[in-house]
Amino acid sequence: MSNASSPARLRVAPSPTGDPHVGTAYMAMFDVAYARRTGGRFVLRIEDTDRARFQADSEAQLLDSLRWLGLDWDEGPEVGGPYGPYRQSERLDTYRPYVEALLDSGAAYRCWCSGERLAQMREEQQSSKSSVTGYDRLCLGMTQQEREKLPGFTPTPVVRLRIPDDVELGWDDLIMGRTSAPRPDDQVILKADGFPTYHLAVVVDDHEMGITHVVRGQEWVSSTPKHLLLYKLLGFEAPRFAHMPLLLDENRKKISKRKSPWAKLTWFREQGYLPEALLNFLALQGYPPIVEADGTEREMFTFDEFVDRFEFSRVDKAGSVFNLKKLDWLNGQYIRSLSREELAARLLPVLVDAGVLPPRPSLGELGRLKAVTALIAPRLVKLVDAPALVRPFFTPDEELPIADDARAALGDDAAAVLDAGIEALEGLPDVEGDIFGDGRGWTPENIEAALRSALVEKMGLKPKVAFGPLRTAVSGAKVSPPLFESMDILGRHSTLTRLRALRASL
RNA sequence: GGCCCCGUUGUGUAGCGGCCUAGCACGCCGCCCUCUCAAGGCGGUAGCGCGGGUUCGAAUCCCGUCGGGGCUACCA
Repeated sequence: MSNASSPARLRVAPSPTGDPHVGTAYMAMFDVAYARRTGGRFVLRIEDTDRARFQADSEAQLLDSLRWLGLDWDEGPEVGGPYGPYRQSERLDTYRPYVEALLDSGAAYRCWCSGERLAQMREEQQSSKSSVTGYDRLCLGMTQQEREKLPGFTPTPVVRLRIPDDVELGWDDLIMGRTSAPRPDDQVILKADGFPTYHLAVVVDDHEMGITHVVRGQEWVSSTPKHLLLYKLLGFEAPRFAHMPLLLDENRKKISKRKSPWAKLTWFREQGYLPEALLNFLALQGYPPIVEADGTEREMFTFDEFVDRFEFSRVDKAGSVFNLKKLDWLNGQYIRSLSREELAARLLPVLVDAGVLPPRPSLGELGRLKAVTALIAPRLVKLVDAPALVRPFFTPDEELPIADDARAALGDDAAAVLDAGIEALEGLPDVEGDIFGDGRGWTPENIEAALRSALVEKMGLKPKVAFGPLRTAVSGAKVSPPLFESMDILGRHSTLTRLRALRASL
């Protein structure tokens, strides 16, 4: 049991530069899993050192999304903790002494090269197919007076880390095993605006916050030697690293918010995916399903079950493509596993949003919603599928629109069918639930029996032909929840009114 | 270009030298059920990138090759 170690501290450290990324939730899941397995803590830290791309509402969206998923943090914004503040912009003073120390020891140096000069240098290195890339150390060992005589000078310097010749390039990764990365160039650690770069801030903060395990995407593999070097130079103990496989789009490229809508965490909620379905789906990316005692595999499981058997060593090193069809399937499974009441409760905000129900529905409306929910549950893939199916049940009879395609599909015998249907249903008393026990009340069974007798048996129609016009009259559409149950929910009066209305319009 | 990582059906995965005539799930196709659409049930389709080794025996180990990806910022 490699997991029976001391309490671990893990963090997820997103930057608030737009819509929260689904990868953040993916990382957070594994953070939480390991933290729980070891009885440790999960920390959320906001890495807002990039003031150029900073977006004010981004952080709120992120916090909201993580909470929606149930990935609550033990320490971080809004909840606090002993190592705060948890936003890097509020920790600027923390980094300065370390930069000074690095400068004093000669491990770092000031660089006055302008952005133009660096861009030009990069371009030349690239076009010449040179094997050497990165900063050319022009400023190394120079004073400002010496440097300003040379071209490409800017008066506001950055601080660069001097990479020693014997820099360590390898480490033992919890997921990738023994791994090595390219030799870094002299990385900027303090920007001209006084903000630290990610590389410096992440190392200082992870150390100060006591982070023991760093879980991040594989795109960070090549940066790891820089971080390892900083840990060494600063005299910190380095954490363990776990580089997660990348989430890929259909072209096998790292997903980007620009190209794939599902790269945005908020998209899933908007689309009507259940948080438990998303979590389950994400847990299947790069990670095997649960194996039962009898050896069969199970792909549906709770987050707790995921946590219970979690091990870094089982994470796949290869990136995985998003299979949205599978997410749809999972979502449907979760929707159907909910009780009628629970599903109705989840549907409510979506229906209010769509204008199907008022913000404060009456008891009667809620009762009807529960009844309708039972009918539509097997027909939902996502919560947003509900409004179209539910709307006819909350539309006044006289306002029910008949869809063009539904009207067009009515056959020549529609009038006769409707007449016979109306007559048959008029014979059923409006007795809820057959309370007199005479078997003739307004129940789905009795409605079906009456209709079948009149239309299928007496008129000799095929069921599909017989019930089509009635379905259109009642729902306004070609496709609807089961007809007899729908009529039952609508009630005798409403049903007959709708039947007569369509008949009259023919 | 350089460095690093990866490679089992369309997708997600199981498999750690014989139990593999490669399993499971989604998808897709067909059938059943059926008042429409779903849901559900049953069945089918499709894969170890390639080439060399090692071994009695390789999807599993080694080498090469090809293919894919990541990084190569005063972004994270």
